[in-house]
Amino acid sequence: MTVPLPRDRGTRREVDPPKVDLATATSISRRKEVPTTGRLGDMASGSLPSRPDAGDPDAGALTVGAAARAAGVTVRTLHHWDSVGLVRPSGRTTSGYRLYTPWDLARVHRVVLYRDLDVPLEEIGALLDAPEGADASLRRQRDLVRERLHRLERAAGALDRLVEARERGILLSAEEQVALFGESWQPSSAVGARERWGHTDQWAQYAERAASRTAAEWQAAAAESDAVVTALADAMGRGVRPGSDAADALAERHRASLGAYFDVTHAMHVCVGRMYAEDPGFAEHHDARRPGLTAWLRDVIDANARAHGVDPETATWE
Amino acid sequence: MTVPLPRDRGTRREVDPPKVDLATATSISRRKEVPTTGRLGDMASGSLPSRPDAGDPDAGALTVGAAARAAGVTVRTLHHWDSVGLVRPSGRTTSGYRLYTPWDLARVHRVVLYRDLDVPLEEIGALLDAPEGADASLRRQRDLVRERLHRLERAAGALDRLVEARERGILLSAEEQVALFGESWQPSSAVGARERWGHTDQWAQYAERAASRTAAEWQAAAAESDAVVTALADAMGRGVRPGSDAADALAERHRASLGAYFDVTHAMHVCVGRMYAEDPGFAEHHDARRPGLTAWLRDVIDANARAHGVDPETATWE
DNA sequence: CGTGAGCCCTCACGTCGCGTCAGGGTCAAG
DNA sequence: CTTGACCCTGACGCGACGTGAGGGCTCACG
Repeated sequence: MTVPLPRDRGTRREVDPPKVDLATATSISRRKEVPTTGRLGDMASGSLPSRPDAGDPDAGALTVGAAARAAGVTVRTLHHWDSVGLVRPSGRTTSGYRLYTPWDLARVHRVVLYRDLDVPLEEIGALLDAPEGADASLRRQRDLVRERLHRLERAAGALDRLVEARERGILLSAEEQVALFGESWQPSSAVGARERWGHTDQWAQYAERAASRTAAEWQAAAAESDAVVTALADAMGRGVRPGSDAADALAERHRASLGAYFDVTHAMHVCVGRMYAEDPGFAEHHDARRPGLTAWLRDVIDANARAHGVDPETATWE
Repeated sequence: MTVPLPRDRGTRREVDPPKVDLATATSISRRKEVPTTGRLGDMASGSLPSRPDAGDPDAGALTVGAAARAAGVTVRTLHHWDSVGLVRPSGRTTSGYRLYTPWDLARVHRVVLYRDLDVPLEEIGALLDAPEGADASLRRQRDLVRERLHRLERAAGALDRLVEARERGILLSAEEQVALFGESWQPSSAVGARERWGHTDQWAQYAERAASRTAAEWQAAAAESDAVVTALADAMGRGVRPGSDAADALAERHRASLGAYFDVTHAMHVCVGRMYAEDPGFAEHHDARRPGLTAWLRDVIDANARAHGVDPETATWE
């Protein structure tokens, strides 16, 4: 016989409600789909031992299956929540069946609510059992969800554009792009930029553009990048001064060439200039064309930014 | 020495890209927070064996740590993705260090995108590698994203409301409510309703209201529910006919009392009436007050709905 | 009254996407 | 030549269940 004692199921099989604190994160998890289709006699009233309905506290209680369907979760989930002490049905039949009262079910629903917001079970327990102090946790969760929402919105936008790009039929695989393209080129700057400032938006743009450009377009963009550097080196050699019209024009051309990878504001341009100047790798790349080019370029960019109303001293990426 | 062969690391340690299809779900998962703070010499150019920069195909490649920071994931994650074949760095140093090229990194970014949308890794692989049919899967993914966005939005809304409710400070735990309140009451109707029609929105409303009502309010609501049934039984006893003004008034009062748990339209009200009539549990509950009350109430509700322009024969929950 | 369908129970092991050591190599700087 | 910040490969752990296996309870039907 397997009938567990109706009293004293207190022998814990798994964890107790311990303390928790912080965490951070993202995402939307996949759970088993719960069929919502009705079942037969759910004992919603009168089938198990007790009288059909009355002052009996267990009247109207549901078995796991019924409760699970009612709450849109699986039976296994309720078992799990019972075993970890998150939602313990307040009754059992003589034969050991779990009985969920409306109150239990209300709790189940609250748990589902928070679980869908991806609060860890442990924290949900704390949340439901300790009315005070829950606010902070809730607010944290809300902020998390908000941030998450924004990221998703951008992702959705990116996807839309990707789909569109595909629908227009222009697309080569990354491999094809690579093949046509060699690899000592721009993305490493982008990588450096990301490393230093971590700009998700720009990276998303970059990834999109990388995915939706044809090889020819890539080559054109790369050629332009190269041409710009050549032109810059030339200008520097001709003694063009930062702040002059010629220099500003070149700065704008440089900015536009970066625009092939992501949209670059003047402030961002300034940051890029600084990064070039500070990173030995980039510096070497430019200075190979003409010693001192890196520093000169930085000054050209700064002056151009100023001409566009951006103070290079206070410029930030965002 | 641990140097793995640069060629033929093809000996799979884990899964291959198999076929997959659909799924459903919810939620927002928590992942380890990835510190975004800069590190020292990231070999963004020139540090490992190779020349600083040149026609070398591995120039500008990143080590795991650098790539991880660039993509906002952990090193372990990249290891994992490598081991399951999702993102394999296209190079290794002679000492076995993984080298991520910009192209690898672009792939990592795309993977992150999908992972954030909670696509299982397996599916992501299929998605990114699919030579054709990619359009279809892309579109599917986009739809998926849209759906999840909506869920998230609703989740965020629910959270806002919960936070607000808690901030207003009126709150008792479910247990306190039970203590003040007994358990043979309304939620079981709500349970029945959910069982039969599965109305998530209404349940969310119910959960929220349950979470944001004080004990006094609960008692008032319950008392009103009870009073309504009494009044109904009375009216039936006095021979009030469905469709009469008195009956309609009572129907509206009944509808309003349900409104304490969630908003009930006339169409929904009709459905509730039918459910009462069809479910032995509910029927018994009402008929205990006065035999035949259930059927009479159903008729009263139907008539009232008709009076409000809703055809009870075609009424559906939504 | 037996039988079978459809519930329910408790182990107990499997899965996914990593986190977290442990034990050991590598590399540039001091 | 050490130090410290990296890197490597196992290998085990975890959360939140999924998925049986092996068996008990109840009801409806024959």
